[in-house]
Amino acid sequence: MSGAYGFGEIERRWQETWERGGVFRAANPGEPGGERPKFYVLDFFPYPSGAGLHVGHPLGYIATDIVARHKRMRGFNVLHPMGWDAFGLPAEQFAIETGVHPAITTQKNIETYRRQLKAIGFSYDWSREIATCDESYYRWTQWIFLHIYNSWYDPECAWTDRCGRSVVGKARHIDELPIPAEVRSHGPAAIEEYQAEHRLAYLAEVPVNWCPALGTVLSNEEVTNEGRSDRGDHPVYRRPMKQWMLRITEYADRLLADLAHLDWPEPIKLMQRNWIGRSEGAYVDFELDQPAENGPRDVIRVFTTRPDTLFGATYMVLAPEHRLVSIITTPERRAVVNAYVEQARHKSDLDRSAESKVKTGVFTGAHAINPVSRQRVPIWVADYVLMGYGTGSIMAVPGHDRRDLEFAETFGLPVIQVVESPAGEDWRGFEGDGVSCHSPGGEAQRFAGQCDLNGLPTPQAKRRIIAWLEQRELGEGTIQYKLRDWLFSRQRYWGEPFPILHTPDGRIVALDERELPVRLPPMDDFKPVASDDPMAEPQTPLSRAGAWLHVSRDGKVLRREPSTMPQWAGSCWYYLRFCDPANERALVDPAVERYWMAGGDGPPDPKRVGGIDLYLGGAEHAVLHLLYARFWHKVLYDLGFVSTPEPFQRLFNQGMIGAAAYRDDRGVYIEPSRVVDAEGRPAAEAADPQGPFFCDGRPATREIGKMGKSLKNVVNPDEIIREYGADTLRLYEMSMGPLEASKPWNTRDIIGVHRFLHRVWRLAISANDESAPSAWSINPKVADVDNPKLERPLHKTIRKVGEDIETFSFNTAIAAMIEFVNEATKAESIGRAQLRRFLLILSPFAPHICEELWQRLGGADAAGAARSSMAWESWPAYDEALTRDAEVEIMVQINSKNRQRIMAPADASEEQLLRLACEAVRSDLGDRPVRKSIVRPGRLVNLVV
RNA sequence: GGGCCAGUAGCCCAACUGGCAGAGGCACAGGUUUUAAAAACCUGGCAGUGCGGGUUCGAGUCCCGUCUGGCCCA
Repeated sequence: MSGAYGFGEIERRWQETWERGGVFRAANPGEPGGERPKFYVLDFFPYPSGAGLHVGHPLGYIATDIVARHKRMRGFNVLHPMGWDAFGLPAEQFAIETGVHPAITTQKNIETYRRQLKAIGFSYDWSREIATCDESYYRWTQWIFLHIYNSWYDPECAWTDRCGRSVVGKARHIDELPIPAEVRSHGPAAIEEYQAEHRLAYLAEVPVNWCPALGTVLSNEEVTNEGRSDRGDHPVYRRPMKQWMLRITEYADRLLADLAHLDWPEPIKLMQRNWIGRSEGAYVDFELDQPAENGPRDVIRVFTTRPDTLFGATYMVLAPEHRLVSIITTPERRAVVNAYVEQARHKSDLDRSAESKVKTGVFTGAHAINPVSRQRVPIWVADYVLMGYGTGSIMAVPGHDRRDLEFAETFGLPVIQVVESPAGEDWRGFEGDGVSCHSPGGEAQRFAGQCDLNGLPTPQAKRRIIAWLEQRELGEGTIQYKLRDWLFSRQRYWGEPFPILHTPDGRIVALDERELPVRLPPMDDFKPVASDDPMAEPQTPLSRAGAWLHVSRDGKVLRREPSTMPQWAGSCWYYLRFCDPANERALVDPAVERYWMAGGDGPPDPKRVGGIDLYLGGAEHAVLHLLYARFWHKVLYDLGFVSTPEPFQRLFNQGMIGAAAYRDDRGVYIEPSRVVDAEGRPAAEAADPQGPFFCDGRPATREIGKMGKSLKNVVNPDEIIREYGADTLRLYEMSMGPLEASKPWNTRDIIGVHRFLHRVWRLAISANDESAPSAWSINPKVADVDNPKLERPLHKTIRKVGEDIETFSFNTAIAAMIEFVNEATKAESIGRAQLRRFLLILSPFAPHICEELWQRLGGADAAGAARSSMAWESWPAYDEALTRDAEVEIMVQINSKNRQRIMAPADASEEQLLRLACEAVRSDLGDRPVRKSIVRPGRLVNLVV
């Protein structure tokens, strides 16, 4: 111990104390402390990359740590865990490039992350640490997959859930699937096939981005606009491949409906709604004009959200992958169509649907009949129609769809109006609701019994046409979702193996849960096999793990599923494992799950559907992770394994920390340390942030961007901690601005909060003799009796900080504490008890310095004694009366112009204030009569003359 | 192109249901201390809220338009 604020030594010592004493261990029900009300606060767990943490990563962790520490002091049993999203593509790519096994690099990266996080002083319960790549964890990921596989979705099942809500639709065990007699009569194989068609996990042929050179499928994000792989620039092909799929679409409606009950940022809810993309519309069948060659008369079924515009459908478009393309194309068009289809295969969905792109397409030579006008319409193939949405075919209404219009104009197809647009607006391309017209149009297209929409507003027109179509069996009303089933397999090594076996005759055998885990076999050669043949069957790394791959059972040799699960799998349920991380008998003990997620066995609160009280992370996972996790959670809920319908009650997105990045005159990013301003000062201290800047004498430009290797603008927290300490880092990140806002990192500004901590230190401690740094004493200003002058400011600060933590306004809480310390520094004395109360409210933000001063000022009050930490002390109370001043300043205005300030009692009545105000401005007022007066107690009096 | 969010001092940011534009920090200037510098401490100045309209006794805050930046969807 010394008299100076030696943050390095203090922080190390307290981090050891917390760890040794298990200070932040959360109590499960039945353990001491488990009788407290629970509070579950969770961070998006990180993917431990090789680069380590930069200062942008801990922003959210600092915020949740403040909330966790605050809630603990408010008497809650806080679950605040941390773990690692450790399976996944980057680790594997890195491993392939370096030749080091992903298990080793992942382990190393985790150690780096853990060390860096511990150095920031988070109050995580490290005894609950998990990594998704651990066998003891992924065993349960596989277990959940088995339960998904062994379930089907009963869309008609009506039931009352644990929140007392009526729900229609439920996942049920596959054994409860009713087998139609017709199927039963065909024997066990037919029954098995029927079940397979209903399982929530199933194998299906779907189009994927297949990169033969890399030997894997790629996600859309990994494919460039030119249709090549982001890594290596190899060609990528759209091809159908047999993949594991999860039937998330069955949950579309429930995933949509329950968003309403979640405390999430509206933009995130909106993004999920858009992703699910529910649209009401209709299927319409267009009959082919002439029978296809040696085939039956075929119909093309299209989906449309605007059946009311059916009369305006002047042509049809099939997606290039549509099965009818090869059947209906006339011989003379075949060569052109085949060439077009081949070319379209290389494009990504994103590329194909981009509106800015010039529309391309070819005529098939075939025609269909518009069912409502009986007009002959040409059938085209174009890649702006996607196979995965709707039916892969559309009726094109160029009059009222901009993309169709653009296409029609490019190829000279007819455009007719069937909806009246508002006055002054061009009807061509008008997509809004209006009134139907020309439906039907001229005499030539009229016939008996025809549907007439003319004069009907769009909603009614939709209803009438759907009824007409349904009556004649030409179509039906339907609800369509943009959401598609989840492609769940990857041709990769570093992921969870499936608990699935294949028999030689192509049957699927799921393992029994007692056979879990299916261990990922250690392999030296885990690279995907490169191939030049785009249509070659993929060779996944696991398909070469000979000893692992083949399993003998009942005298037969079965083959394990050779693909692995995607990275999302492990993160779909990790929050459940944190409740009970070491359980070997269940993924989570039911009583423990009920406590941490539902708050115990009491009556459910219908307003609360989610389990986790606060879930905090970046907005980049707004859709995928949060949607997948909600889906798994709902399956587990239906099957009775969890007790809340939703996993995350409150979600908060922290903003991004950017940093200045510099480019030289060639546009290449350069190290910020090499950049100087016009006067030769380092860029970080530049007088004018607009520049100009120079690097080695040549001009450089500055921009603010997301921290990362590519912009060369990474700031390492280790360096900040070494120079200023963890408490300063925490305080700086929280003082930068609102948590949800994006803001730039400015190392230069850190000194401000660092000085504040020095002032706090000196408020409590005096260094007696500079030559003997270990000699110290309590600052003589610290008195046994409270300073009455500081009492009001202190109560105000306690109130403000408590409220600001609740509303996540950490920046203003810190400003209030700085204000108090500045005032206390100027005061002639401060009571020891006052200082200790202040340390209590500062401690969630800057825990190390507070622990140290707390101890030097006398140590534990009560609860903290047992834990040898102030983290368990109670949050100080404030007196409402003391947070208000007895006298307030009132502004007196004449005609809304400031004239005079007066002091008035805080509880003065409007009449009193008016009288005081009139007296104060009598000379300004003269003899002008007051026409109107506005009195706002505590604020102002405005006299209108 | 559509949707959402944000523009306040040289910079990062405050401003409760409309009510004195300023809480806090950085930078800057002056001072104290110091052999000097730095650090520390004290004091201080600095904008009328991107732009144009409107509502109101009163607009940073509400409404309309517009510009710029960010995110999402196309």
